[in-house]
Amino acid sequence: MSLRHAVLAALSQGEASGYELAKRFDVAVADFWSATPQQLYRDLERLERDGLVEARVVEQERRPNKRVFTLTAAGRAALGEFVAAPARPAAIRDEFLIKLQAVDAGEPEALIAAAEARLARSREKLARYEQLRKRMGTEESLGPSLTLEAGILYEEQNTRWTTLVLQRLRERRAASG
Amino acid sequence: MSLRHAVLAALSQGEASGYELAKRFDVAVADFWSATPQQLYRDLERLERDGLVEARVVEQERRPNKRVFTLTAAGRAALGEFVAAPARPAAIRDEFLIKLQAVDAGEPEALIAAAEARLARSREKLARYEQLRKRMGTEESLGPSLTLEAGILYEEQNTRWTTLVLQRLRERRAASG
DNA sequence: CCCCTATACTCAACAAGTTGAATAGGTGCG
DNA sequence: CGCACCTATTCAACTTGTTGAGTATAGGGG
Repeated sequence: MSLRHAVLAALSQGEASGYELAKRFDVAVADFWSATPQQLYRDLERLERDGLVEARVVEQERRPNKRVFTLTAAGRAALGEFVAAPARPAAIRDEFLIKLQAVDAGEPEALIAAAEARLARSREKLARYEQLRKRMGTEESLGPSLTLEAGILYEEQNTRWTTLVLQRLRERRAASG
Repeated sequence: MSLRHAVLAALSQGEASGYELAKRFDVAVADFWSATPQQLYRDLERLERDGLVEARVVEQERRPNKRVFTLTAAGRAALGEFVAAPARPAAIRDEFLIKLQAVDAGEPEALIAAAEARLARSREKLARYEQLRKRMGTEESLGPSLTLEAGILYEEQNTRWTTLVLQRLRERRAASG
């Protein structure tokens, strides 16, 4: 929907190449907006065409050259407009919840495994986030520290909930097995 | 991505027409999967074509007739397969977080309003969820009660976080105003 | 009586997101 | 010395999701 704006916001934190953005969107930002590299490259092209970002080729010695993108004045203005406009409500797409909704129609075995995987993933994410928080320090910019906090709180809540789910699923298995 | 499966899961809780599903997807399920009516009608057609759901026309007296959909045996089987397959990680699309990420590039005024709106919306959702929980009773099926719980915990965490954000934004405004 | 809202759906066009493959040099490991 | 993985990007085809309009009947309010 507005990956374009997510890209602008990311670039407002400093210049980056498509590849670097792809990694950021895979790790730090992944929690509130996700994107594949292809999508990023495509949108960067469009943003460049529309004059919202500028590219500059950086020659590198031991690896392929890269194109580093920066916000233009127009880009900064567009970002400002976007920030001022009303936000559309958050959308969550969580397959696990669909599976869980249908648990009565099947056996809980597979879901127990899925819940365990989810728990493990949440904990990994939390660990990464905590490291990021340490690296950021206390004097960091407001936006990134608050969005990071959102990620941390979300995953903490998620681990608690998933633990509850596991418990219920195991009870169910014990009762019906 | 797999709205089809979300529809199958919804129908596993009982038959429904496209219109009824559209309302469910707007309210109860909205928290972990969203869909517009158009998408539902389109996917229901596809599911019917593939033999996973069956339609039956219900004649109504004081309103248009409706087509009520039920899972077929094949549909139940497909749902079972889906539940057993590994779930892809949850994806969140939250515009507010993008805006917040870019707060340093603009003035916090608009974001304060957005945060207040978000808080209000969260509280409305919570109120609706709590009512749903009461209506469900304790003997309800496992899946729906756990997904509802997920929605409640998510919104509770969200209100706490948004309150923190508001506080920080107001400090920022006071400092720079 | 007209307008608004609700039920119940359909059609068409478009925007956004996903998947898979291809290219091409460099680094590290055994 | 070959194989796998990392950087860095592009192309093409596809599936999903969004937006807006249009159809038809019924009930309620001023």
